[in-house]
Amino acid sequence: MIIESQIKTSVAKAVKELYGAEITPESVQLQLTRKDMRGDYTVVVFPLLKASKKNPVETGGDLGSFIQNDCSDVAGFEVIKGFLNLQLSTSFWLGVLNANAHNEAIGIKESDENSPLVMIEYSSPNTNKPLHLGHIRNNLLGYSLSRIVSANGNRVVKTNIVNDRGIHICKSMLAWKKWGEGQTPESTGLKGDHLVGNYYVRFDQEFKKEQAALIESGLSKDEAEAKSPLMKEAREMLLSWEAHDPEVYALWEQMNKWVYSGFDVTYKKMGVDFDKIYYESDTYKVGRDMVLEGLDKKVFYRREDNSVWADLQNDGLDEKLLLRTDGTSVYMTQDVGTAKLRYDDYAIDKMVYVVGNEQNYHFKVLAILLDKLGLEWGKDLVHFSYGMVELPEGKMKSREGTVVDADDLMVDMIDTAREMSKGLGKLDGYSEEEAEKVYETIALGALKYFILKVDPRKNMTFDPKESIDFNGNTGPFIQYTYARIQSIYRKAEAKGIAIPKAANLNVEMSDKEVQLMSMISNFTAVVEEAGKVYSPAIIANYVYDLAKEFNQFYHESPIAVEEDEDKRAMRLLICKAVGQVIKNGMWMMGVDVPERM
RNA sequence: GGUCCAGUAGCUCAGUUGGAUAGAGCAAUAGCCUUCUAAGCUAUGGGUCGUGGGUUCGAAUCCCGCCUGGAUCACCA
Repeated sequence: MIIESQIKTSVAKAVKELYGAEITPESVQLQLTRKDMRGDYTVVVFPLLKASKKNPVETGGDLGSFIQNDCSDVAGFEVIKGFLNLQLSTSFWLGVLNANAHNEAIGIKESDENSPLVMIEYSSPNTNKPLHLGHIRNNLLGYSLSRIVSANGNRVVKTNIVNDRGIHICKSMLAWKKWGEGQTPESTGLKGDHLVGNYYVRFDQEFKKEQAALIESGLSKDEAEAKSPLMKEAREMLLSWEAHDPEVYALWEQMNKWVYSGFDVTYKKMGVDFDKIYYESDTYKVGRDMVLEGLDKKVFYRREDNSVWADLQNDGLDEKLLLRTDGTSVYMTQDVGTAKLRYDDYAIDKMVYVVGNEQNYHFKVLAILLDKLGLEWGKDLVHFSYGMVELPEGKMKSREGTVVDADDLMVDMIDTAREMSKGLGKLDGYSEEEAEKVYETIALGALKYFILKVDPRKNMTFDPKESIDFNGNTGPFIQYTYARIQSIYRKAEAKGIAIPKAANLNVEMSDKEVQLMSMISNFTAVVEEAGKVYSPAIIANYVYDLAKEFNQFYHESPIAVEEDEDKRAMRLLICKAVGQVIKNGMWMMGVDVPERM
């Protein structure tokens, strides 16, 4: 904001002229004035007392008078304790209003071919089971981040690494082969990912039975696991897969295909997408080659048993296995390979991994490995580490059936939205299809906002027994505010009133109106902050505050029905600006806004 | 045990680089629809900011100790 640097400069000038001390404008502590106080900007005077050698109130008074003379936009001031509250002139705020009201791209910076390229990896599912609430948080965060990063003027590539190979998928395959009786999504009517997930659960059940029997016969738990015929069969299947056994490979392709068609439906419903998808089955061998190359370059070393390791003790970490004794890849190997492919495919300036905080150590190691292997952005990779979603009873466990399924949850939300909406009866006149679209918008708005408003780094709890709210600090509240604004336009239009180009600079503004403009003018800074610290929650909380503020304004002021033409014009423009900021802010969370609800 | 993260109202969460009387929502209670959408607005109650020190004009925020919870340290992914 230009006005902020003007004030800071003016403060520095005042300190010099009044007290003869040198301070830099950047060191001036300037903040938005608290809502319950009069004023728009606040200068904290405590740090300036050393220069003034006066008490806080006197110093504030000196500075206030000086700034009021020095800055034409400052219309008045008030000193309370050690705080100098400056009031800007109404015409200043009206200028801000006129400059922003018709800006549809408010808060969004365009990118061009020279803008930094940021690649964002998110979702990254395993192909042995359907998506659950934990994945929802990942997907929503990843998608929202991509929008926020792009709104900050970067080029963005959304990417997904699908973990489509490994022992987990072999378990599902084996169980299907043994007990599936040829079931398909078509024959059962199940979504493919759910069908495959059922066999993953089935495997675990059978395995547990087997284990229990072995323990009964006197083996320890570890021995039982090692001796388990089922587990052995699964491991053999993995080896067959790596050897490209045609039968195993065909089954693998078949089951993955089912899973992908299931995922596609879930992703679509969730409203997320990708620009480039990588598959672990393509990348793990590249990773192996990279490691062997690193071995040649003495970056890594081989042990007597033939396994390959990285020694990271000089980096304050441990030694890390990269290739097993039998030469096969581990998880880390695969990530190195994926990074290499991405590096070849794109001129990446920054790589962001949206992955849960349980993998903090993994990414610390990955950054060092990539750096050692010479990938430029390696050591600067960003692990966007988010917290777990927990149930009131604790962690979700796929195999124990305590997960909240993504598809089920979205269906439940839509049902609730439909029920509530019908009860309120506000969509009369909409076709069945139009109304259904609104229910979905609201339901997903509720879900997405619920997830995104929480600081991503923190764990969050979700109680499936208590459905997600539609009142208060929620997505629908914000959507409702937007719909309300659209309704005002309809009302105005019906009265033959158009939204004006600009407001008259002489019109008076209420405190609430000024407050709204202050918030609007702060939007860009909020987007920048959210981009800097990678936090959709900052956008969410801001948009909520704005919507709340708007609703108060709405209640105390007539808008389309205001008689005074100048006031009406000014208020309609405020609506315009607020509506646009809500829309753009929600866009950054991947949330749509309805025209009516 | 080492490393990392978290602890704010009954519950779910905010709280900018240290700033004013720590804020919302939910839940509870009492009001507001002949006026632009009541998914809204207003009011009331609710706090030892885990705890003990320290730094200073000033600490929920920074530093140290402790308590509690979680994650991680695999030839799992």
